[in-house]
Amino acid sequence: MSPARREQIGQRKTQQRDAIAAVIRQSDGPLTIVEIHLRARRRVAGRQLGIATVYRTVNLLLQREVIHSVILGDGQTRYESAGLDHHHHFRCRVCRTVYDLPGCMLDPPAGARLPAGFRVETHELTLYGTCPRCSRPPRRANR
Amino acid sequence: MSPARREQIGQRKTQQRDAIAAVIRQSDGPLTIVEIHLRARRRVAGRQLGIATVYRTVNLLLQREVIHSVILGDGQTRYESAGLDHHHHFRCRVCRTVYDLPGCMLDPPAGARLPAGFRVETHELTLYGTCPRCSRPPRRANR
DNA sequence: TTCATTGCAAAGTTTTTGCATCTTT
DNA sequence: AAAGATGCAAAAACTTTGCAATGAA
Repeated sequence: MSPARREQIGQRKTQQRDAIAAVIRQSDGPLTIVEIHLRARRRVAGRQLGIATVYRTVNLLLQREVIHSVILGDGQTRYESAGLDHHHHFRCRVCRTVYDLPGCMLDPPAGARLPAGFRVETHELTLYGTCPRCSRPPRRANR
Repeated sequence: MSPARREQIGQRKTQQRDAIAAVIRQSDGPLTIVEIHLRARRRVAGRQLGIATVYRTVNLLLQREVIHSVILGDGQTRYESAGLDHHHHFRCRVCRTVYDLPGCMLDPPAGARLPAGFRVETHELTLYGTCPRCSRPPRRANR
């Protein structure tokens, strides 16, 4: 009888995992899988980094709540450190840049004014519009 | 010379399209493609409804802004009528059901308390937690 | 009768998984 | 040496697209 497969994941420290975790930790905005892959790839010396490992590691970090996923409604899941202060995001409709917005703008602190029985654990708020750079119409043609 | 393919979509009224549009219009929460397919299927009499038609029709309705997509990051895009009053969503962590939450809980009515220069046009808020049904622990084993 | 619409199947994407190999411990 | 981790390729899940057949107008 073959012993059941009882792999314990997340037990070992590897270059790939370190690179992926560091990339997310050091980013100044949430990153997509592809972005994480591209950046982490440059950090592993003398070996490769497959996209499958990125997916596996990101899912591991999610489970451990080292990172959170960020949904911006464009169909691309992004990931950011879980250790950041509570904040929300702003995505510019024009240049697509995502900005972190410090603080929380939820009035009833995520719970009140809800139909009875709903227990809120987390929330995600994203604002969409035009960022300072894209709002300001150029006054002159060349400048 | 063969004439260019110049198909004009959305020109004809069919049972399939009517069924799909009605299902979304009458729902009390955003629906996934599969949910739309299941429900619309029951409404077409004497013919079939392929999943491809659901995708095509949903994309047509999206283009015309008859419906909007709702992305909650669980890998399932959902769709809802564009005509609804402003509202937000709650997704139950346990049963995955998505509920509509009427009204808005944003304190600074979506604009104030932002760094200067950011012009907010829309926003999206999603609450995650446990719904009434899943919060209430069963008092007895059989009931 | 014309040509948009449909279903099916094939092709594209994105994410997950099986497995042999490699590497950490 | 043992068992977790990786890369690759295959599989799974989700969408889109080509095409012949169907059906709305």
